[in-house]
Amino acid sequence: MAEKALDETDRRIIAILQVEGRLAIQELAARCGLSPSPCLRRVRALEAAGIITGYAAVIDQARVGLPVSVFASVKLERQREDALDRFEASVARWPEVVDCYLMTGQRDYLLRIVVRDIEAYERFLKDKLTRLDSVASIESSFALGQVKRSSALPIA
Amino acid sequence: MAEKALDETDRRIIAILQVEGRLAIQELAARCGLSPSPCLRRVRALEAAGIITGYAAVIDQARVGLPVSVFASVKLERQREDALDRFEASVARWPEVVDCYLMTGQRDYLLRIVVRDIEAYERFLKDKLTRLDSVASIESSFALGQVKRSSALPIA
DNA sequence: GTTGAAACCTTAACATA
DNA sequence: TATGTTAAGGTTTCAAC
Repeated sequence: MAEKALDETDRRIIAILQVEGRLAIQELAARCGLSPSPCLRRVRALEAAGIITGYAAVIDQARVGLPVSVFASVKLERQREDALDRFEASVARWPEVVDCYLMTGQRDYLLRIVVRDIEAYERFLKDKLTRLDSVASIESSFALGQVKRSSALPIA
Repeated sequence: MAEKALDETDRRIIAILQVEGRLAIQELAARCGLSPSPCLRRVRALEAAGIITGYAAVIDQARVGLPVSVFASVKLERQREDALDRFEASVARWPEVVDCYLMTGQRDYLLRIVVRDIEAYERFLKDKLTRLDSVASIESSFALGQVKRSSALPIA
């Protein structure tokens, strides 16, 4: 989790690539006032440092038949000491779970689950989430729509 | 929000590009059992159809000095009819708000706000969110860490 | 879906500050 | 430590089939 010193140019590169991840290095270089070589070297360095962890096509959930996001707030039982690791391993394995955050307040996780419809969510609950015996409680909230999903962190 | 008919190859392309968004078309084509031309045409068609909405470098929040995610559950006042639009417009403008979902149960939004530290969050609350007079209540939950943030929807 | 050719991009070596 | 220039090799793109 170390934080590396980033200069203006690095931040510029990140800001641009967060929004235009497939931009050619030449064009990226031009927009940063660099020639392509140092620009490419910086991008590779950012990748190597684990700051840029990858590149992703951004997909419209609804248009691929997955309009429903469900937020599940999950509380784990206090008794089981290895429960957190096992819970996290399961979550990592389940493709429906798109985001998972460990929250303050002891054993709480917030998940975002992406599914085709409510029925698919019920199946996910029944076949997967409630099967973990470390789970003490689950509270589900349904999203009607995505108002904003930014690929850009507020770097600047 | 129309859903277009996607064949196996389209889904394959999406699945790959969600994880390797900068993959060369040649390589993508090879993995889909296509030659580059039709593969590129399909990618362009997915972009034109609004299924692929863009490409993004995936950034490690913590390593760029933004370790804190806050989930804010916001309830709007019932009286103001134009409140939703104005709220959504504000949210779109604020870079700290990275995700925003409209939730079931009348006037509820769930926001994810990304900041440097708790102080920055307090500043966001004080200077921005609580300034909107349509906001009836805000409940904040803090994330200690990201267990999973997948760039891949469960397409398959 | 295929081929092929032109245009364009990436990248490493080496020079420079 | 950082960038700039060059040139070879690879990739993208599009028209014609």
